[in-house]
Amino acid sequence: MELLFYAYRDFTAEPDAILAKHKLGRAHHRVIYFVGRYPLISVSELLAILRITKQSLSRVLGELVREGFITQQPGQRDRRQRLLELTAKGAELEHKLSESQRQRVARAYRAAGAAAVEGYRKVLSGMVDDDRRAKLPRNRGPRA
Amino acid sequence: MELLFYAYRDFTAEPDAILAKHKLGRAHHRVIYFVGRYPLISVSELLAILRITKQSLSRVLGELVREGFITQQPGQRDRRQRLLELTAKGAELEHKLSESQRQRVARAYRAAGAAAVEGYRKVLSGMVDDDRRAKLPRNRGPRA
DNA sequence: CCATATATGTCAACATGGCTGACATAAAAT
DNA sequence: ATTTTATGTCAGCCATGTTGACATATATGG
Repeated sequence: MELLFYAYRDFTAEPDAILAKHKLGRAHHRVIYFVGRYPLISVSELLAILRITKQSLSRVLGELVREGFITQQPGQRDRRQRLLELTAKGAELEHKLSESQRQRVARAYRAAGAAAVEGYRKVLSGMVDDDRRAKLPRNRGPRA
Repeated sequence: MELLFYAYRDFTAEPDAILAKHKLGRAHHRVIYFVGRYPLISVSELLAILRITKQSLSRVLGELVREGFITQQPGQRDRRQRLLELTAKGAELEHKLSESQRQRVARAYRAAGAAAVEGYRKVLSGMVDDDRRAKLPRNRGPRA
């Protein structure tokens, strides 16, 4: 439990510093991250992932759209949807933000070894609620 | 990264619900947790762990002291210090809060196996900043 | 002993990012 | 044609972070 707190705390610290330069917060990071991870994601799916209210999301998402980090487009099958995608500018920021985290993860992975990483993933998955765990993308192998 | 977000999100969800009944928030939980973990911890050490300002801590800590969850006592060697300890009431709340988390961790541990847990700890430790990692307590073995 | 540094507390103002509740619109589904 | 769904928006509230300034008691070093 303690470990998880420290890891999360330190994991978010560097991106927070970068975000501050753009006058953005951690909430923006989460949106940028998941839109980058799941291009053309719908607003409701994003809400389900973040587990916040649409009013909370709206503020943050609105800013990102206005500042040109994210674009919205109507869904093809369902035109009520406003599917979200990163712009080039958004992708660039996403990359910068992820960079420090990737390095941190990579360092931890190298120090711990492949077997440890396997276990790490297993345990973390086990802590996620069942409904979300079912939707987890399969491990795509070492990315560091 | 995604996994870590979900795990942390779901890890904090249940305690949050319990805390709400006591009109407390996640910030209170963190204080209660670390005071329980390190009895007679000093305010400055707690600040170093949480990485928040003393003004932020003061509000939360003050409430916990006023509500009788935590007591303060002057340090013996250094009487400027106000060493923190859980009261019986505080310990009881701490236990309740940790209960759901312990179960979640235990479930994940069982599902993943001992070897996976070992790896999990290794990787998480590797993500923690060096200065704090040096102070991590040694793994005390299965507690679930 | 005195000067300075440290541990802690406190007041005030402000920002971020959650929340609830109410209401609106367009498109899909029945 | 009606109802449901996906989304947006306004308004106000709360929790928890921030900075800056200042106060007090005790420890520490010349």
